Amino acid sequence: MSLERAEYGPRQNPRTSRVRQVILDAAVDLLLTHGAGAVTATRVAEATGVARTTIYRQWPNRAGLLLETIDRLVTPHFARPSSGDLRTDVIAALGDLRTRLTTRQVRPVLAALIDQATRSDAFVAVQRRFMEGMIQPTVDVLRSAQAAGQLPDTLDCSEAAAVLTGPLFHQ
Amino acid sequence: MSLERAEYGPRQNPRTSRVRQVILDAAVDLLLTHGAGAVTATRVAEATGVARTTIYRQWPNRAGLLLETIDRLVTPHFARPSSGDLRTDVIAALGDLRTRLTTRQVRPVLAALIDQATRSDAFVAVQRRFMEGMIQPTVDVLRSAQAAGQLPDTLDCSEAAAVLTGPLFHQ
DNA sequence: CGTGTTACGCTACATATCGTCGCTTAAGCT
DNA sequence: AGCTTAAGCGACGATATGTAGCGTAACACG
Repeated sequence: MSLERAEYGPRQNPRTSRVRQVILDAAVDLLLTHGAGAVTATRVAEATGVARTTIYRQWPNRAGLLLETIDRLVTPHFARPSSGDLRTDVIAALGDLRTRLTTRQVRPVLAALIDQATRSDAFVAVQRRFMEGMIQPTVDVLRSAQAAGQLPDTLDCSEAAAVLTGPLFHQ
Repeated sequence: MSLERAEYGPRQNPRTSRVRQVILDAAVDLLLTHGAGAVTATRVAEATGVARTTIYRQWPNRAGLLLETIDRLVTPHFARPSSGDLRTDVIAALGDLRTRLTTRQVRPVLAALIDQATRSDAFVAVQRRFMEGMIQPTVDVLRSAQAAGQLPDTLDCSEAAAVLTGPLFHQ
């Protein structure tokens, strides 16, 4: 079953965009404060004043809304300017990751992704993007060091980044 | 709110023990095959033939049942016999962990723990035991190597084990 | 600016789950 | 054999899901 109903054509009623925005904002809030189980049409409707049927008009079901809600939270990362020193950059990248992980924001998202991705391909894709967003800065640091000849060309930067970031996921 | 109602006194109606066992077996099955969301009084009752009210008589709510269900899955680990060689033992321990992570269907358990532990201390405790059970074999290997003088006494074995096992959790 | 379309709000409905209550009956203790 | 305890059963109120139809206001377009 497809979880998205929205056509991403350029044309969309401005009122619809507004309402969608309001709904997703509230859904994000509910997800972060009360977990994925709280992202429900009824609760979002209560929180926003939007009619419940409007939510079902935009998303086919609860999972669809949750998917797009999480999708909103998977933001592209912003790379730090490189200091030129490999060690410094790696430490900075891992520090950033630690900050992101310890921010309360990640837990509910991670829980929902691990749970849903077992049964929905759409969530698998989002989960992959989420994970990549987490370790990408570290990968980038390694890649540029590799390009500068500071690391052997044989090194698999993704693998290495996984080794470096892995321990942080223990919390 | 307490999630456990059972008194662990030695005395318990044998019928009650039987019924509890049947319920928990079905709950484990539902958790592993359909995720934490499927561990519900209604579904367990359907699967077992036990009356729904009986489940609520034994556990105060859905979360209580889920807690004990997961608790059952957090089994103590069995240490391998040491080969004497540090490198061999570490590789063996990590191999065991990899096997557990890929075969024991830890995904639903992990998802449920991450989700519930945000709001319930009881789940926090189970989560800690779960994680410890995962990395304990590796810690043990390092400890015994430390005792044998193969590793410096200054090494924090827990930290080191986290570093070693961390990457495996990326799947 | 006026007119036609679209999408929202509202009400209602059928279904499902949760958690609780009270009653009846059968298992198990002594 | 009698007494206690716990399971089975049916019902209830509250809440969530997903669907349908209708009136009306926002919007698009000539």
